[in-house]
This record gives sequence, structure tokens and C-alpha cells, in this order.
Amino acid sequence: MISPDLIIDKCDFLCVHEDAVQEVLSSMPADEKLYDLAELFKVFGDSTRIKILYALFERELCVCDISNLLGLSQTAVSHQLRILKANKLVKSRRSGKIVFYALDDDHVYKIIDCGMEHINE
Amino acid sequence: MISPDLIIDKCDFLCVHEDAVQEVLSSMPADEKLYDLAELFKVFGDSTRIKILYALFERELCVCDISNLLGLSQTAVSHQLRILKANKLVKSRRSGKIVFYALDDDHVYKIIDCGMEHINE
DNA sequence: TTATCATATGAATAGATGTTCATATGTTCA
DNA sequence: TGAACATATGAACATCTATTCATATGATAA
Repeated sequence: MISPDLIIDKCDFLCVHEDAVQEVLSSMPADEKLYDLAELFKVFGDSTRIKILYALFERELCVCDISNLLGLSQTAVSHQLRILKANKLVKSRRSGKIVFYALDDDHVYKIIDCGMEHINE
Repeated sequence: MISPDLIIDKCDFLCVHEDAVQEVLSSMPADEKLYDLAELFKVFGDSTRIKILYALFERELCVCDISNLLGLSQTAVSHQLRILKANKLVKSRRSGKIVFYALDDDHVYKIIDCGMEHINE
């Protein structure tokens, strides 16, 4: 993946030791995985979406509720819910005119909790 | 925080029930916390930074090593390390010309693991 | 059917962000 | 001291993204 030519005539700490290079590289997930992981965290990296997820911690809510609770426009909420749903973090069910959203994954709690722990240090 | 005027003449599910509104709002951390949390996840929301963190899972590395291992420019890596350090996810120590970076927080593992679990479903 | 309400969607815009380029800082060695 | 190396930093640029506005879809009730 990394040609030896690339890592010559540079700093000589790890670069010239092929086994050390392999040790690090072999433990890395595939590029695609890492990209997907970053994409997932990107979803959590917006305060509007974080607020929506927190609101849904308590109970399922319709779009209108979320808008009113958080003081956001209906359109903005709808756009963000679309992103959350695409990433399987929330699910929806329709009840007449109203669409209810709820958390779709236990990992949401865990991920946010881990982040909070770091924040609260 | 949310005036009653705002939540009148809208959908009448949760909005008109003040106690339900309070139930959701009272469980929400302060806005500032939620903003900080989003900022933290934003740091994880970039594949370059994710790759750097993964590389540091194995061992401490200097900037040059990271550049070579990941096939990134020295400048790009340096900029990203700055962000990671500002968020207390990595720490650095200087040894002569070389600056070594290492993970600074056990939460990094946990957060990334949680994300990976979600990805691998 | 028609009016109204709840939600979704597309386009446009403004703001944020990652990389590159050029260059500065800091360290070692001759 | 000066040259070479490792890293850091600032500015510029291109890309991405969240919100808004306008409008469409879907459902209910009169």
C-alpha cells in the first residue's frame, strides 16, 4: 500500500523499519471503514442533531414537537431528521398526518455518553 | 425558556401539555454542553483525524511517521494534530527535532469502538 | 372535492472546514 | 555560526454543510 520509495530520505525513526510500519498498518481497519466511521461521527458533530437526539432520549416526538421544544424551524428539523434516519440513528412511524420519530439504536446512548464523559473532565 | 405563545396553535400532541414539555426539557443538558459535545464529535468526523488516531492506537508516532504511514502531507497532519491536541485527544512530547504524539485519553478508544459497533451492524 | 394541517424536498445562500503553498520556528550537527 | 531537518503556522482556495425560502406531498375533516 505504501511504497518503500515514499518513506526513504525522511525522518528515520519508524520509517525505515518495515516491520514497525506493518505493525501499525496491519492494525488499521480498511480505508472504507474509517471513512464510514468519520461519516457517522459527522452526524453527531452538529448541535442541532445532538439536541434532537437528546429530546428523543425521553420519548418519541413528532416533527412539530421537536421544532417547538428546541425553537427550530420545521424545515430545519425535517432536514436533520432525514440525515439521522439515513444513518439509522432514528426511526419514524406515521400516525395520520403526524410522523413520530424515535431513537433507532442503543449505540446512540453509548456514543453520546462516551462523548459526555470526555467533556466533563 | 420556551414561551407558551410559541407552542400554541401548532400540532396538539405534546405542545399543549406543559408537564410533558418540562419532562423533556428538564432532562436536556445545558445548551453549552450540547454545543461542546457536538464540537467534540466534529473532531472525530474527519477521516484524516480518524486515521491518525487509529495509527496512534499502536504506539506513539512522530509527525513524519504519521505523514508517511498515511500518505498525507506533513502540513495537513500538523494542522490536524493541532486540532486533536486542542481537544485533548492527543498529547505531544519533544525529543530533539522530533515531536512525538500519543493518545491522551482512554475515551478515544471507547468513543471509536462505540462508533465501530454501529457501523458493523 | 376542497381547505387545512403536518411533513418533506429542492434550490439558493452563507458560513465552516480541510488542504495546499509559502514561510516561520526550533533543534541538531558540522 | 550556518546548513539541514522536523514541525508549526498563516493565508488562500475549494469543498462541504446547515439553514432558509418556496413549494410539493400526504392525510384529515368538512
